[in-house]
Amino acid sequence: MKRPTLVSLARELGVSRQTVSNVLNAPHLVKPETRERVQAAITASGYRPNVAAQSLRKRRSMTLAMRIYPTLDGINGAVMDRFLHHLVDALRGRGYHLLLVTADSFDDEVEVLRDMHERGRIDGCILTDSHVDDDRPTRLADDGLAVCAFGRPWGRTDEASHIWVDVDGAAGTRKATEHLLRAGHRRIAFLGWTDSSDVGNDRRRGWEDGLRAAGLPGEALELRTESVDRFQAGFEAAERLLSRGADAAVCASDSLALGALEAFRRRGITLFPRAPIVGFDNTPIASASGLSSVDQCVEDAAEALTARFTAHLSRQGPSPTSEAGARLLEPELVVRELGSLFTP
Amino acid sequence: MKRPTLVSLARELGVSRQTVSNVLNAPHLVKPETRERVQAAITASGYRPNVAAQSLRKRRSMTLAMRIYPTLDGINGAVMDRFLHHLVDALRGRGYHLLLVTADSFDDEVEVLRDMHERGRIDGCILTDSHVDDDRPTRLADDGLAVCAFGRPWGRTDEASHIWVDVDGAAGTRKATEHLLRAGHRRIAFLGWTDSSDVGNDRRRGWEDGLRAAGLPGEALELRTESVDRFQAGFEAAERLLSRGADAAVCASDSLALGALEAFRRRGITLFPRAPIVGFDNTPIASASGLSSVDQCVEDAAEALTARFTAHLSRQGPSPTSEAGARLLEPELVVRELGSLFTP
DNA sequence: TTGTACGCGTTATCAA
DNA sequence: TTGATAACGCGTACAA
Repeated sequence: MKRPTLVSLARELGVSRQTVSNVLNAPHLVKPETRERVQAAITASGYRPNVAAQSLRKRRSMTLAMRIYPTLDGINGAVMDRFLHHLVDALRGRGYHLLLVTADSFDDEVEVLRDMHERGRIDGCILTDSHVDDDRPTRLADDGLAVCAFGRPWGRTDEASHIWVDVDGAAGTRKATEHLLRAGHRRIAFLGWTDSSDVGNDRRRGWEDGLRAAGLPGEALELRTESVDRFQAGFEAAERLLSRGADAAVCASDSLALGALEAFRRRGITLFPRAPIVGFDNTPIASASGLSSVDQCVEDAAEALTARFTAHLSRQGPSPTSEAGARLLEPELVVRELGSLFTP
Repeated sequence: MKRPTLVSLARELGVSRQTVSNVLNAPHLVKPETRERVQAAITASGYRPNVAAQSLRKRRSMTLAMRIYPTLDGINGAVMDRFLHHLVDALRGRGYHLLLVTADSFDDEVEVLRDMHERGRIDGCILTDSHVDDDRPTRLADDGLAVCAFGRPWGRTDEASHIWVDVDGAAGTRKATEHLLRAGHRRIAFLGWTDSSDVGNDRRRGWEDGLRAAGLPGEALELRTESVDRFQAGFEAAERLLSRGADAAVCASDSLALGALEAFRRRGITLFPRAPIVGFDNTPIASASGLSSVDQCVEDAAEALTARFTAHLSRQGPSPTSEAGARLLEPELVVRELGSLFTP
């Protein structure tokens, strides 16, 4: 019992292979009678079309590639993990598969993707880690590779040339700020990153907007720090802010937030039932600690990106960038109560 | 300037396409003179063989698949992240590619992998999360799919039918135990998991062996707890153990270890410069906190598994399981000093 | 509605 | 050493 092919099946059934092919790809062309007979034989034999042959003929591999980065801090890793999982899920539902790629620079990434594309192994790619003057999309598009990105094209005022989906970080920190304002806080600090990254600036802006909208004086915007993205740094930053009168904190990450939590606790500030601190990314560590955090809803992002990209891929030829429309997803604030470790 | 193919190149050069093919796949068959001429044209034109055509003809896709699990705790995720990255790296060096797959059960996983194999999309797969009575390897092998696993075949006394690589958890906890013994501790507790998993038992065994080898009385083996794998649980478990006289702890995970750290600190135990606590997996959180931990060396595991598996794949037909030999890698103990947060 | 014929790009087998 | 010929499995215009 070898695996059947289109021809072997057709032979056994006494029909042409074209008929079998039609039953699969254009059932309406086949007489119901023969169609059912062929269909039965197909399912009974467990026949599956060979993808290499399909790919060779249709000139598409139904495969996309995405680069994974070495886990630096374990935080970003957790978010990417979730994104990856749901991305693969969403793609599978539409007949696409995801190939993993590693690279040690953006140039290398372009090179690897281009190579795979020119060999016909992939139809498109998903970029992450968008940055100012990111030339990957144009370079790859020049090669004819379909491109999409998880992350907006920073620093571009014109409409982007590729499909992208991103999470509105500013909206997230603004929600966090408003949450703390509602809880009665007025001295809400912001713990940000040293490197003035676009993502970092975006998150800070949401905090600023929230304070301004609440009619707080301009000096409230001074209550902020910049540091590296580490627990220890968050602790130290929070100590400084506390001595400057802060009574709550919005943070650019969960690492910083956990450090701040420790500083608040040592200061003897009431943390029960809810700490006046909000993190970002809703890491497993946050949920384990009972820390409130902004959730990026990467599931929705993966789904949205997949929907747009596969739609674009299927109507291959014409209107390549017609619906290169963007989409900014609103993150959610997850409010938690601290575990018994922090009860007074 | 369209992308060249084997025929178009051959036409331009005035040779047969077979000659061009030979230059790439069997250079020794071609006269040096023509070989160089063809080679030059190949590189100049940027020609790349089409993988669909290659796959169709050679009946191999040079692609492997691996399932990713939804990140439950963020801990396991961090380890898998590292493994995945190095796996892709190692595979690429040998001409293989990795396809990602999701599934919601082991049966589903088998089904998905089988389907991709019968369509000719993959040549093999990498399994993780091995468990007792794991029938995935045999079921997949029955289908003709090449199988390897990161994780030993638990509960099988006979030689496994597939290639695998694993990390010797017991050796890791034993190293941790010996480290604490050298530091002068004699009441070394073990914080384990409730579910009597093979991995968990393995790690506990290393601690037991360490204590026995040190000649400690049998009652020393009583100083252990079982709980769920969470910070809070580790804290509570450690509190109980402390009241039973423990002065150090080996833990089955970093989550538990961090909880234990907090309990030790509240008890006023000296944690400077090094806490008498060792975690497992060497998570980013551990390195951020200055917690000593057992590192699984997943880089080595990925490399070793890839080496064995690709070797097996390349000599396809004969001796399918001839070198299904196993390999148990020894983890390393990473000793750290706590950050200034814990200085007295 | 069904069958015939060709092409997709490559590798393998021979014969020259 | 080289080149013609035949697969590999499938999709699709075209003819019947």
